[in-house]
Amino acid sequence: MNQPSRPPQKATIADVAKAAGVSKTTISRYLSGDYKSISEATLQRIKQSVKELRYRPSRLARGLRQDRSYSIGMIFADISNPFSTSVLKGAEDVCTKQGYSMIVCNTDNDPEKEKNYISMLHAQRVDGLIIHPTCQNLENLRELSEDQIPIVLIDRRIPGLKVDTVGTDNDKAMTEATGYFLDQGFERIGFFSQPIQHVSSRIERARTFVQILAAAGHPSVDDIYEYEPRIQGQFDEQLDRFIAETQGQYRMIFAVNVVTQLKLINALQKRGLRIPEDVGFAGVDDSEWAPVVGSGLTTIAQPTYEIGYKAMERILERIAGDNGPQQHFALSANLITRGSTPSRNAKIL
Amino acid sequence: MNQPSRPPQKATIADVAKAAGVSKTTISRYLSGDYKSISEATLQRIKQSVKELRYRPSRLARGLRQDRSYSIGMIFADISNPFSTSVLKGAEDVCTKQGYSMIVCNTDNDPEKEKNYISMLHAQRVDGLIIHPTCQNLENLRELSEDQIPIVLIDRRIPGLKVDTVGTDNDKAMTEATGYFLDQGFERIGFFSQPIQHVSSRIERARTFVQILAAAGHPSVDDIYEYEPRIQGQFDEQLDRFIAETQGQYRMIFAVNVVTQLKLINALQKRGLRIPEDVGFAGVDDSEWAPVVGSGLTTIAQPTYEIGYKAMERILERIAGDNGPQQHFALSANLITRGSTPSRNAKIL
DNA sequence: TTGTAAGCGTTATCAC
DNA sequence: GTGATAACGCTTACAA
Repeated sequence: MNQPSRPPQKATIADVAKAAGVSKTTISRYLSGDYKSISEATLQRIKQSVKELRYRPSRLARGLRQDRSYSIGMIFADISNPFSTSVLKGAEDVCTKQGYSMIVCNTDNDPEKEKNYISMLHAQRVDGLIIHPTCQNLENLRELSEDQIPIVLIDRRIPGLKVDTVGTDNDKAMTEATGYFLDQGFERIGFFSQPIQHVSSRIERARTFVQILAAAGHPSVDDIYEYEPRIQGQFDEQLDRFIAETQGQYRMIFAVNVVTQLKLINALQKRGLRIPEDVGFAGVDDSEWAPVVGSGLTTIAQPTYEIGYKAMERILERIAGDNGPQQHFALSANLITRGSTPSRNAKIL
Repeated sequence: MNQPSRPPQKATIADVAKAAGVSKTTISRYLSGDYKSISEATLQRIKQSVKELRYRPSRLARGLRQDRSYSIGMIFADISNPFSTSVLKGAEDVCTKQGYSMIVCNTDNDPEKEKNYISMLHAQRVDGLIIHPTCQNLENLRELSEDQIPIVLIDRRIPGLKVDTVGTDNDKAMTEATGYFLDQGFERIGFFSQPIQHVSSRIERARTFVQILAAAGHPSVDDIYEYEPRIQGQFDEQLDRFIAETQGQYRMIFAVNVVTQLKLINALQKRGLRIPEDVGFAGVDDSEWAPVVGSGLTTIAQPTYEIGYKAMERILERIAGDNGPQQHFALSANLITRGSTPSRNAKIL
């Protein structure tokens, strides 16, 4: 058999029409799946020609004509964070099934980069936008949403911005977790976090943590440690303070997210403090390595995949014309208890 | 001040032209940065109008006209793998600077999904493609490259496919690492990997490992353990075999990648085997948690960010018209020694 | 069941 | 310096 000679140029709808002996309209009907208005014979010829010419309709042209790009922009504050990857995966599974593609951006928590990406995705005419926001571009986001581009925020909400949001049910998760820590008999619990203000998920976690402790009359209501990663030494200073203050007490440290977890574990190790012998440990975000650090880390497993899945579903609903009021979807997390938060009684026995 | 009234529809180049009192051509010149053929006065009016109308040129229209989309497709075999994320970041940093955007896909190592994505990105008229391939779609990739779409493969090469590739210099990395293991005095080294055949990076790692051992007359030339994750129990069986066979010897386990690392560490822990007291450990891919597992894991840190960076640079060179012969770029890895591979002498002393 | 023709928002060519 | 006009590859009334 001889090789079918390769078409010199990318085939267009006109080429296929010509090859099949029909008009472009008919090909277009075929492409849109409108088979019932095409005769069987024609259909066969079209299929044949499409295959022979290796025809792939241009999404660009279609997008231009229909004023939609069949793509969704995704902007992450930190793509290295496994949280982001998992969300991405969930989003993709929905996206692909519906014939959309994802344009992925990473802002490194830089509002300036975020602004540029928003602008670029706007130019790209994305049909929707899923954002893990830096929370410092209210105006740009507001403009977009006024331009009728559906937006879903994940993890973090922005007050005053009328868009759908999807995240973890932090109140519920922290209520459960904090209760568990109390049950385990911890006398002091240090809550470590990057700057809390403006980041709704951190606010929720810290607030519920304090509420539960306050209700129990627990002394750690003031053990909130905020560090700004860019301020040299601040983190170490705070950790040292907590360690010194709680000397001799049955204590643990809680990390607001996975980045803080790693910072803490490294710092504890450097100080020669063992988990859980010298200090208990827990934090938000489960990971593949949480089970293998020491005797395992107790974590709050956020429903990351589900967050991505739901966010994309919501975007597509909006694109499909849903004009209902904006909603917040709070998905349930899972408390996974491991060796890093042993019961005080067990220790005593 | 009263709000500037929001344009009822997205502004087009025609709207801007009208507002500025010039032709579309002039606006287009402005957009392409051809300032020197525009008078200063006109330029000012254009800038003004663009701002007022919040005009964003449609990349779709531009793409259609120029037959390029200014986007690069990225297909990952496993986006959850930190390797992918880091590559993504490197690629993005280049991409963004040049005004391109990335369409990100994840195949979960499924050749069928890969095929669909290739087809979709083709339809999207991506200007180039960076692929971490499943290595089972030779034909589709060949078609693409024949269609003159630049492709760069990362990590894995596919024999017979004439495209650029970027990856780790596995020979050099494994030469160094294996030599180090020998220096540390390990009597047996188990090399654990998913199926090696067809995956060039695994082939290179295993081959060099064996070569170095053979040259040293070391008994572990046969300690290559291949497991197929989908075969229930195979992995555990192989691990048990190695453990039993090497009882009493100074031994270690080497993981071909980060997935295998986690599998092994979990399995060792479950068996109550300590690292490094009962068995030494090392593996390809450094991670944020490698320093905190036990007394730290010895790893080979692949230049992941650089791989992404280089791959994207290469794609853009190709797009810019480079027609040179296809090349392979082997970037240097870094051996990071930690507590999991102690010297035998140190132990004896 | 099929076709004609207009138009989506740009850029490229050519002319002034 | 500036502009008219014709594409680019598709979809969509509207006809037939």
